[in-house]
Amino acid sequence: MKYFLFKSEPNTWSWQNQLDAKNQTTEWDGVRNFQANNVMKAMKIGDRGFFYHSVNEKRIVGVVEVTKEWEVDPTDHTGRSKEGFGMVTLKAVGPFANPVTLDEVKNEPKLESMVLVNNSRLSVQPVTASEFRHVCRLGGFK
DNA sequence: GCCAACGTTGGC
DNA sequence: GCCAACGTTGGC
Repeated sequence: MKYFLFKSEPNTWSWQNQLDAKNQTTEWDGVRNFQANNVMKAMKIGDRGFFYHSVNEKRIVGVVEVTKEWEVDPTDHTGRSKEGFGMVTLKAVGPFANPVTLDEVKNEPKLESMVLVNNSRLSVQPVTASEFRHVCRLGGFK
């Protein structure tokens, strides 16, 4: 199983929106970045990821699971990508008891190589298994 | 709210 | 195919 991190601006699409969605499931569309698109292509059903609130909050608030693998995003009309940018489908798994802030991640030596620290602009990121376990422990997620 | 950094685009 | 310019994002 592989692990990821999904960034979202809470005033555009928040963790609460995810919980309120039908079956707590949504299509992660709107990605218009080649790197992020490639990260999503690597996802398999059952893979898990963090849900990260960017901008004001800058903290990891919960865990989601991939329930449908990469497919062409019907909302993409940019024509920039030959096959089209894509999306995956995500379902909420559960919230962090203690959301983990960006500062906590930066201050934790074990997490210093996280993409969140080194390539913070990427909106969909890979996370290693050890990073995933460690952040879950910090967040009080079982 | 400004500015630096990055990804992307378009001109040559 | 390089590189300058642009738009967007994130840090402070």
